[in-house]
Amino acid sequence: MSDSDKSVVSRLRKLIGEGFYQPGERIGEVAVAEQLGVSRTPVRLAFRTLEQEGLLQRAGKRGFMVREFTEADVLCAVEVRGVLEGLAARRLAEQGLSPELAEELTVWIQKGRDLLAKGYLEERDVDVWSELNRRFHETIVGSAGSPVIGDAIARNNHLPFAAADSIVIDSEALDREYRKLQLAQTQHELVFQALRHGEGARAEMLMREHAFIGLRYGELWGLG
Amino acid sequence: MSDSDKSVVSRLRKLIGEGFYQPGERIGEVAVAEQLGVSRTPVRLAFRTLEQEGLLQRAGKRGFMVREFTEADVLCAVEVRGVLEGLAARRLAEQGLSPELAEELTVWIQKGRDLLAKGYLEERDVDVWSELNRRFHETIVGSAGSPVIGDAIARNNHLPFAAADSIVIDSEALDREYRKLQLAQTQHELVFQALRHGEGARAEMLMREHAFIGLRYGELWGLG
DNA sequence: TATGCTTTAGTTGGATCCATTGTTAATTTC
DNA sequence: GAAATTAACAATGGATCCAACTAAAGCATA
Repeated sequence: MSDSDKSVVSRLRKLIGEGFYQPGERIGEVAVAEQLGVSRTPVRLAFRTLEQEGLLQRAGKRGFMVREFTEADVLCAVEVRGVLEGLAARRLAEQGLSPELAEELTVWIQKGRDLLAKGYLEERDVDVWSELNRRFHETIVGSAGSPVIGDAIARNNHLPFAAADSIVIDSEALDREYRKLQLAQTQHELVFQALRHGEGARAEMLMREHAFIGLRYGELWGLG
Repeated sequence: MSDSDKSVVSRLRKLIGEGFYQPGERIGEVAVAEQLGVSRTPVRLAFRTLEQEGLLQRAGKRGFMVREFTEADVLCAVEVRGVLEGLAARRLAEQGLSPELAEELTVWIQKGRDLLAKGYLEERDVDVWSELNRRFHETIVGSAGSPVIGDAIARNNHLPFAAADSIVIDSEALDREYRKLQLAQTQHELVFQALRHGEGARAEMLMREHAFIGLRYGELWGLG
């Protein structure tokens, strides 16, 4: 994929995510091409990619429309990520954790501890958490014995709000977000514990529950 | 998607599935275009679709290669389908079966009973089973409250041997396949039972186990 | 003889052109 | 006045052209 090609896909993804093209709205090749300052060809290619990702939908016989997502869709996407990451965790527990992998996971666990040790959250901590969280999940999924699970998760993550690192949003209520991250950190540690002891079923269930953290946990502290 | 466009994607899918293009082999746009008798444009579009489906893979900086699947990949894809269909079944059990849906599922259950009632399997029965099996699974997945799960399954099914209806292959050992289908039918009935009684966890586990039927069950009767 | 540089050929990406199709609007007829 | 048919326009799909880049092959030099 050329830079430009990738750029068209990601720029279009961004525009759709930001609501520049309204859900349900018909999206034309020429309009997008002019908007992005390229010819129709890379846009046509990008449409096929975005269709497979689920962001675009065929509009009748001709052309595409922006797919609209209901609240149920978002919930479902989170659950899908949960069962898939749960599957990865169970497989990893069953096949046994190698010393190298345990070491790798320990790094991200420790980074989480360090981040939360000072007892509160700063603005710039958000990116640090996002990074270590992503690496923790990637490490587990990437070690499940086959790229198939990771691929399925990656495709699912293209749906808005489904990705694992879309946890922290409200940077104006950092004290509340701190409690959320504290819980996430605890869940990470519990998952790691289960993995080390080969407890497949427990690792799976913990991971599934962990997926919900960006969704309903706010209600616990009156954020919902 | 125009007829021709769809045709290029599916014809290419077929050629790859049949091994016309070897796994790991570099696949060129011009070669495919000449092979299929079209210009490069629809081929380029099809490559993007097939990349997202997981059948093609970027080959370094330039072009695509046919993705190769290990035995572990196939096993993993089956497990992925299992957890996703399990998720759909659990959600369906939790939200409760509507009378219409129960009626619909009963139809496919009954067709399965009828098919197996005579005690043996004929060549033409294979298609009948394939159809009713597909409809049974589609009905459950399609009623899970959001198309997201179905989409994830559909994408996963593009991987060879991962689809639910790739059960019956050996049409020369119909007596052995009969026992397999008998078990599949029993599993369908148990899933239906769990769904009717709102037993979410049971429905999920049964569905997950059911996914393995095309994979390891042959070993039970010395087919492995 | 091996390594590095240069040149050339082949392949991919982007833009444009043409044909086909779907949609919309206008005109005609009932 | 409304509905249907036709014509015109807009948008998509396919093909081709051109440019850029990668990779491979050949040649020269150390």
